[in-house]
Amino acid sequence: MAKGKKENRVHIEDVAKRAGVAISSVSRVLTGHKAVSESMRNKVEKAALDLGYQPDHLAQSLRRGSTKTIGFMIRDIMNPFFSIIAQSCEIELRKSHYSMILINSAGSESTEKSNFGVLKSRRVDGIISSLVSESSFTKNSLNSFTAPIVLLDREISGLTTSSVLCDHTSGVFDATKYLLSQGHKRIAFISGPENIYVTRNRLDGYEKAYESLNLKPPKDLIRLKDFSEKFAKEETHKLFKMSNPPTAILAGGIGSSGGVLHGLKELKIDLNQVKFIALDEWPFFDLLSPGLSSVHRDPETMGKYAAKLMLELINGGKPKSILIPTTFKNRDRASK
Amino acid sequence: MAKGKKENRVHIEDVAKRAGVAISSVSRVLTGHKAVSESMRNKVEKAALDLGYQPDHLAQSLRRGSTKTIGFMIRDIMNPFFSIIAQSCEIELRKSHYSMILINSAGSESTEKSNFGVLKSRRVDGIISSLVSESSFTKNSLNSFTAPIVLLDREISGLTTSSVLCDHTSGVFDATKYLLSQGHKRIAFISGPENIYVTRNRLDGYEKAYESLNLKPPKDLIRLKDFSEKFAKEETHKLFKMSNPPTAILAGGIGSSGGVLHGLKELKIDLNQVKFIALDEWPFFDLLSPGLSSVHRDPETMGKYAAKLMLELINGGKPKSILIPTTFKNRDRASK
DNA sequence: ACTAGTATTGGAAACGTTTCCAAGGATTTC
DNA sequence: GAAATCCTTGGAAACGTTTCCAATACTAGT
Repeated sequence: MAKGKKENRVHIEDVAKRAGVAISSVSRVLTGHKAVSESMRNKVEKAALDLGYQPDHLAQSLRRGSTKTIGFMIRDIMNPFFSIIAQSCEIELRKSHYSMILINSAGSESTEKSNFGVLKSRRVDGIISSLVSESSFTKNSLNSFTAPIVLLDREISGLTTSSVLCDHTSGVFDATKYLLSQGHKRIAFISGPENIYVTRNRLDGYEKAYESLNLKPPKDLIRLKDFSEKFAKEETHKLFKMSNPPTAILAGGIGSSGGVLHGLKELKIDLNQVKFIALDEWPFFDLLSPGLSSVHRDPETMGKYAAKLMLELINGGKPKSILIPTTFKNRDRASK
Repeated sequence: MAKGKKENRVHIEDVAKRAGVAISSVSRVLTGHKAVSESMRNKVEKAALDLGYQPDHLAQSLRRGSTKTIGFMIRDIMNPFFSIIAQSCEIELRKSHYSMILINSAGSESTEKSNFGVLKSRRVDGIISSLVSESSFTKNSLNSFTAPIVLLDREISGLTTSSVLCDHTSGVFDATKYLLSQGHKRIAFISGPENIYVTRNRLDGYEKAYESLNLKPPKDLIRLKDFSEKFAKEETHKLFKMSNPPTAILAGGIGSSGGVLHGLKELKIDLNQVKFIALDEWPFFDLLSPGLSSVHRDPETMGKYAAKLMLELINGGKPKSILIPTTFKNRDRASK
């Protein structure tokens, strides 16, 4: 109507008429119902093909009670970590004829809550989300939701959802241990909020590495708040105003890493002077000089598994968590 | 059912019963129909609030013939250029209560075509897309589509869609001119397929810069095929096998830029020896040394406008194109 | 006070499918 | 050869809304 084109949608009734059969028979053929004769199948399939019939997904959803749609709610799709997950997840879901509604929570718990409302009203068959927090507020939003939920690097106690978790501990442990072996004792640790799985898990690796050498982790160098570049940059500045500044830094997330790198640049501190290891991989890290080491979690695999866990839940499977390894990519030696 | 939770969806009928009125009256109140009395409005609103009623979007869509959903189809959401567009677009659309279905075309025309089918069957109210190509094949897919379409940096002749276009010409012109002014004559140009607006438009700026100085652009240094990192890397290798290799390179798109940078690294060519300017901005370009200059197009603004153009079309507006400026970010001097 | 007109309301059709149910025809079994 | 069974088919209800239409209640005009 807005456009001049004529609305030439073909309905199941048109197919039925052309094939000279009842509507219900067309539906049976097209949905692959068993009880249809060969001749009926042929007639209907031909008619449907001739007319280029495509069932109306809306009506199907309403009738079937399933939309074949998954809500994908994350903090920030601009973050390549999330966009890679989104991509592989979408590809995997599409194989099973599911579509994905993308919705940003922008790191706000209230936006997240209202998004839950939107997705509920749209009757998505499930939600895949990296929640803003694991607070009770969020827990309530989740509880009011009847469809299955798969969490990305989050874990809500007392709630039976599936989760795709990364084994940050081992990767961060290796990275920290490496730094300690290089003689660094004062290693700063900058990451997001303490009340989410990913941060706790990373911190765990960091502390365990110290403890494995009977050392105490330097509490004054641990800075946890959010994943913003701003926070990480400010903390970097603060760290180097200390009388006893760090000689190495670990920072989690792309935002944090950027903050540290920009902070160091502003302070005119070279990456040869202060050792920096990012707790997430970024496509061009290898191009920096010296090449940046990082702890790599595998977002592509995460997305794929998120989709798989979701489909399992939808098909009546039990919630479960899977753990994906992280690897410490040491680019010190790789500089051949 | 899969989950133990009871399905406690509240329907319009429940609200009607609680308020002691007819279903149609509830609907009128909730959709803001004018012909309702004050007392009716109060009764219904109270009942709806008490029960926490949220209309079923599916049934609404079916009846209204509008899903309030926009299909967002792009080649590669992992590309930050697209993910930034997606983000700002989604935020803008949500303000008007539209949701966005994300769907990857993976740079394949046939996938794109099948995606059109998916979106059509899902009855999206419109599609925002950066098409794989502007070929007649694609044109046919588009023509079979009745809902409005907004193109991102694409322009299909003879088809009246809205477009958000970037003025690459001026940015690339400035960049090329700058290189020429620095004494570079042999400037290579690597970009995606020739049959899309963005490439033609960039090439235009490149050639115009040469011509403005009465020089002929070096045709042997122009390499157009796709935006993959692979292609750009291979071409970089080939370029430096030439007897008369380039002294500077322009490459369009994130993939291409990565390909060139990695290619140069493999060739052990320093960014001080060969001048490289990227035709897209990437978050950490400023951290490389020397800092990378780039032509910046503004994806955030693009996404916002894409959403606006879409809403205009949906509301019966005429298709139109808007042109967004690009800027040459020279990081040579900025290295204070 | 009676009629014409208007504001408000309830009932039912419609959106486009799937699926239940019953009926009819074909096949089998005794 | 008739009864019982199975397979196939068509008709209609259902999914949860919006909106058309007709009916009622109310207002105002003479």
